[in-house]
Amino acid sequence: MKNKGRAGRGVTVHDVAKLANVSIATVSRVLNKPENVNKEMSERVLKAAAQLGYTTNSAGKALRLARTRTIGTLLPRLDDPIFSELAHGIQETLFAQDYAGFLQTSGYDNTKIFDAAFRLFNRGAEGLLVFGRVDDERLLDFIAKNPIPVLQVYSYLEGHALPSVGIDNGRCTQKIAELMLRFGHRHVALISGPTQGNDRQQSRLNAYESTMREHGLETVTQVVQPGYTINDGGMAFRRIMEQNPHVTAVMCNTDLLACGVLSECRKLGIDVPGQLSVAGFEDVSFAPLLYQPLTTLSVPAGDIGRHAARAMIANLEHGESLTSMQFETNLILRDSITVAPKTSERAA
Amino acid sequence: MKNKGRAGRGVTVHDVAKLANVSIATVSRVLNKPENVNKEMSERVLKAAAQLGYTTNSAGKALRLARTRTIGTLLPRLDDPIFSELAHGIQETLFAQDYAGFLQTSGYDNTKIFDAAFRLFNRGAEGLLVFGRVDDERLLDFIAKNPIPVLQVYSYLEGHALPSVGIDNGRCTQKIAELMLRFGHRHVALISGPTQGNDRQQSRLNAYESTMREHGLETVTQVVQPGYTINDGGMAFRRIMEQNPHVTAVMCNTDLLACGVLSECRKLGIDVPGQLSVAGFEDVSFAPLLYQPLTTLSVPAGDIGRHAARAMIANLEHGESLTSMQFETNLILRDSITVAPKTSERAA
DNA sequence: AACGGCTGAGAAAACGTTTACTACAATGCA
DNA sequence: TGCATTGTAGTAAACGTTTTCTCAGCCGTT
Repeated sequence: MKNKGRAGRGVTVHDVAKLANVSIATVSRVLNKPENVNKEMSERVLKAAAQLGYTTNSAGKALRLARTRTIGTLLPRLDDPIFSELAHGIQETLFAQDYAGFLQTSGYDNTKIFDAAFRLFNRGAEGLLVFGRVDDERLLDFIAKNPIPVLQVYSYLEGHALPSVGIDNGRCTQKIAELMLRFGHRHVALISGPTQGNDRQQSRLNAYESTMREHGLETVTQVVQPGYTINDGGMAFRRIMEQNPHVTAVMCNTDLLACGVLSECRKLGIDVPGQLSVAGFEDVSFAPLLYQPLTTLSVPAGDIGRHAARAMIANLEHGESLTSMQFETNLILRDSITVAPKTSERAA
Repeated sequence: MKNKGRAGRGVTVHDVAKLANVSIATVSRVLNKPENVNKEMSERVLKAAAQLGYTTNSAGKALRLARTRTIGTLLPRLDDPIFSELAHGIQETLFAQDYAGFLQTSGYDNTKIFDAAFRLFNRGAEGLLVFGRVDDERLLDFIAKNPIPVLQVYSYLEGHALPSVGIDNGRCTQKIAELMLRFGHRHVALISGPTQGNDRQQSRLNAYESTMREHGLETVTQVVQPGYTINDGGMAFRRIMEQNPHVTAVMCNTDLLACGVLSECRKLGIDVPGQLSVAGFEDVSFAPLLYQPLTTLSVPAGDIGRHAARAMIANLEHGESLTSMQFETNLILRDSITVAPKTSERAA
């Protein structure tokens, strides 16, 4: 009847105490507040603990202390540079501060995010870092009812009930769009990933459309379905070429989509940037190495992750409130864009 | 004196029981074994729980059950496609099986790996997935003394005390080397990442050297320091060109290093594959999109991760022992390699 | 009507910690 | 010598669960 769970594993403070001939209180003190205990006794306890291979039981400790030193992170995926760079920044910081980090991927399926968050909470996460905007009603409700700090990361979201740390997606896209316009392009298309439950894609799409409208220009938009893959980008581009052959510039909402466009251009013999200018979003590591080095926008994902983790820990340990913060991005000008070709001016 | 830790948060089974006018045992039963409890009472309890916003306390539960349903993963980094693909496979599987996953990055610094593993263990991880070969003495010792299942992932390691699931790095490199030889290359160089504490790089390096020796050919090896970056690859290649200009083929131990080589070739005006054949290792997503589509070796990292997670869960739940398993890899032939140029034969 | 079995709920113990409180010995001081 | 003070270790309670054991009540059978 003893040792219900994982039998065997079970050397506790009691065992150590017995071997060292002290009380369990002393064992605990030796381990946590050594300054309050006699040196000779301390050594005896330490020796006994080592001999028995004692390791403190996490559940007992967590129960007593009501602390777990654990933070959960929610991401759509992990196998995409932008997520993993952010995650890396988070983990790095947590590790340095003696925290452990849950990482949960829930895909882009919004029905899963609540389950994912709930699970982390249920496993003892003391705070949650959520990628992008929290839209799910159940989750918002849950957060409101439970005193668990939540920070949105990657997107900077003004006016949201929850604090956020990251970039202003709309402003970024506007920067790219204005660059295209400054280069004289008048027929600029956009390829976006699915906007469903993805605030990044939504904001970028909206910013593109409003910028174009502001300048009295037509919009040519392709929203890929269902994925965010290189292939999707290529297919979307092909549709654009079929339906709007006068387009002279293509903006892509991710570098991966831009890869697809470049790859397709190569196949079709379209000269980049001579006939077509292409821009991405993210500045993944290989952007400069593509067939045509890609003009894009660099996002300090690692910095965002580090900052978010630090802020969360400060909140947990010193009650500092979580505040929103906007991160700057940089346009990275490479060879994939240039001035609009003359033919386009004629067409316009 | 009550509510020591995070004040406020603290609706327990007792509160629910009081409101529903039942005992705490009944509350627990309703939540865990609803079939053993009267329907009307069940409803009453559920309503009370919902009204109070009850969520079960993870520490209490873990303490009582001696289970956490949590698995830890140890990786060098996260911001590299090969790691994140693997991690994604693991997380995906854990999520589906109602497990939570710790993810801890410890860099390539071997002194950190013990701390990282120990921390996860101390936070309640029931099993550990460790990337690559476990070399650290302290960690091996710890594993031997504690009944915690550990599985090495990514590398398949024959003869190691711990089970492993992954690829045979040596055999993979041999495949690539033999391909180069079949194409007639006689002066084949290798660019490797740091081998210190990295069994993948070590095995690949060894396999390269032994294959060359077997065929009576010279070896030209560059081990980059300190990193694994694109830049490192380029610099290593430049050194090779300075010291061994007669080399006609370069094998790289990672795709990223190969990127550096390609990029350098472009700068130097070296024709790939006309003057130089280049191969990578990993088949990252953008390998086909580079300036010259890269010949490489595809590693089913996601599959490995999924398999490892499943195996670990099977061990935890049904005591199935962890067994090693080798995964197959595929040579991916793209345009970056071709037959050795004639000039080389003269030189040889 | 008496009895046995069954259903369902409560009481209480246990999981492994940490720590407030208590107790005791040793020391310093008058 | 007597008393206050300090240092150090032990006792016991509490953290929130789950589950065994017990028992009350009910139904059906003889």
